[in-house]
Amino acid sequence: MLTDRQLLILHAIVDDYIRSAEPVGSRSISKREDITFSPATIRNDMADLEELGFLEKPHSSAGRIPSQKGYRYYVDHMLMPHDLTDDEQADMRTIFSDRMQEIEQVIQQSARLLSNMTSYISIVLGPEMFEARLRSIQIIPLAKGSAILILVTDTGHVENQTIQLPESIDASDIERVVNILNDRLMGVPLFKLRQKLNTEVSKVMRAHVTNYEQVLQSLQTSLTTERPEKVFYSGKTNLLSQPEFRDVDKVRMLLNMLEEDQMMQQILRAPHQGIQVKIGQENNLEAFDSCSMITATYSIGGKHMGTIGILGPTRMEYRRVIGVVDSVSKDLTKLLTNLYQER
Amino acid sequence: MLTDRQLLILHAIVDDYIRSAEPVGSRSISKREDITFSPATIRNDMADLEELGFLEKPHSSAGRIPSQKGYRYYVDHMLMPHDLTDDEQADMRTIFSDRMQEIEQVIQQSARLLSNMTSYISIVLGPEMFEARLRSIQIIPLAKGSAILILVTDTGHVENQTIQLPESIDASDIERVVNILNDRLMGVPLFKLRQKLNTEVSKVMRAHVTNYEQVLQSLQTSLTTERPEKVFYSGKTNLLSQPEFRDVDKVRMLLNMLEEDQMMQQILRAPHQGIQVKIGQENNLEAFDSCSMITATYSIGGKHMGTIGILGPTRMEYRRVIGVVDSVSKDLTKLLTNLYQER
DNA sequence: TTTAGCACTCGTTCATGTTGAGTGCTAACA
DNA sequence: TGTTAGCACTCAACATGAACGAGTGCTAAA
Repeated sequence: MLTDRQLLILHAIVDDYIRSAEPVGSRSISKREDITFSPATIRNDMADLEELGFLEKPHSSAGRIPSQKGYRYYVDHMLMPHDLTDDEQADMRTIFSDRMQEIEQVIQQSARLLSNMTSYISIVLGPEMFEARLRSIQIIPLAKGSAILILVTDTGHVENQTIQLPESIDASDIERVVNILNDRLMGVPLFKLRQKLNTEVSKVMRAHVTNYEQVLQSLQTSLTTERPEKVFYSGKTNLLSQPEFRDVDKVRMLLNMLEEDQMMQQILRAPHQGIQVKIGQENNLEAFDSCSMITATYSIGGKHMGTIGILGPTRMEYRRVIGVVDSVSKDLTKLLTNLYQER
Repeated sequence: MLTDRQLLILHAIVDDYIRSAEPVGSRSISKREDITFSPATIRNDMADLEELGFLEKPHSSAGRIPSQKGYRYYVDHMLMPHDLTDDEQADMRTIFSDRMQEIEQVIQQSARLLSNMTSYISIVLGPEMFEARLRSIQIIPLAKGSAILILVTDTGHVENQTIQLPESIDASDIERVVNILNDRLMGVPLFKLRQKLNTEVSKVMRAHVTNYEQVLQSLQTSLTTERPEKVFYSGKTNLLSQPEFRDVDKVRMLLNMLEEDQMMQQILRAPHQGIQVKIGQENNLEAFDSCSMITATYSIGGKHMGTIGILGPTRMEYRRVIGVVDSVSKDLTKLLTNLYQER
């Protein structure tokens, strides 16, 4: 196992490197207030730490930098996540107290808050729609032959799309359709909509609505189109301020990866309790090799909704970021639960 | 005025520079098939063109590059915008034929299409809500004390936000409120909603709804919150492939500017007919000094809706881009008119 | 009016030398 | 036996300067 001195040195190196982004030498460590050993002693321990895989050398005459394993150890065993400052808490309250918002806005605001507080990229995976239940369905005629279909879920999510209707249909027909749909589909999980439509609704419609086939057809296409969850980002430009991303090609690779919505969803979807920290290659994505991701989940009344987090360089201020992600996810959960949970 | 030969040379230089991003020398010009003069002759004309302000030299022993005035002349007098290839037209039809979409999706798709076709950044200013008229208003109760307010405009735009309601209110009250609102506010331009609410609606509500003050209050805050138009971008990462943006700081400055929504709206709002080309400093924005912007407007049934365009380096393929922006804006107008105009 | 010739300019590239931060090893010390 | 001082060695970063070559402007000839 590591000696106390080795721990102290490892801690110091990670801290210093996170601050400066420069390889850390034995001399500069020895000058720290909390270190009382000579550079030579430190060098010996550094050599040991390197052998154990906690440190690496960019080249033979440079200082050391933490390896992935080093960061991991730092995060798992040395980290005292630190609370938000008063200013930060005030910021957060301001944003979360402005209540009149679309749910998507709330989520985007949270993302913006995260990126502002951390100066890294924030990532938010939108609420999972899969299990959400239908709360209300509306059809608003627009032009002849077209209308807007609006779905509202019990989680407060509103979705709309234009649909085609037979030109012959009239207002009272539409009203009847809407009534039938609300009557039969209220409370049905979105993923079961299609099935219910075919079984229950279809029969009733035949009895009450002229031209019901075309309407049904339209509804079917609309209701079964995939509702991909969205991934929101904020602060992408923050990346450009990080010294490890002076290289335009690296930036491009990373930003391109972020635009692969499917890939990102897959990575983010994995639900987990509390704070998850993925360092470097733990993400299993070449483009993220020199990045870490810190995520938490948010929920409504205990029901898992989505993921919120930070993407930054592996050389990240874990201490602060973990605190921030934790607070924001908890506050977001509280806010959403307040707004949308049935009591 | 410019001689024919000078025109030819200017044209050749701009073309070459747009292709290569390298200063163009007299020798390489003389090798072109359409040029029959010797390098020396060309040098003389280049010197003249420089004196007249159409060209500039990065330094004394480099070739020439077009100045802003040079690009302007090129765009105004030498450009034959060119039609889309069959492939491009096919792409466009595919995207625009998929009809079941939210209006915002249509617009975002258009943006994506533009950036894909041009490899520059596309910019779309969302539909102007100011004059849109209310088509329908719905209130969907969610939890005790909160509900979702949904507005639909005649342009097919759907907006939703959560509102607070007095806990005592019941379903039939809400139904009455919704009926009153639809009855009195249908067809009212959004910017007049507040006023109408105070005059007409308030009286009627008093007569029919218990607790109407609180409801009215909630509606007022909701209906009068500003509805800022959104600016959509697509292809921001394309920027990073352009040689003039190898410099991370330049990229950062530009991307930061794009996030200034207000500023961008102001720039984009200015309505205009046909295609507008703004070159370099004509944008009056330092961050855009080395960029050009090509914009067109889109409309629904002749009613101005928003702006769509491309942002790229001044060294831009004007010929192609102008054609693309023109086609996309026209097709978008056609599609939206089809979907949303009352006939 | 056009072009060939030539001296000149200036950024780019490459080889070379210098500097200094940092290491590893050895030997002395507590 | 653990700690430290001393010293030779390594290597990226930086500076210097020579060679190169793309391109120019000017002059004089065609």
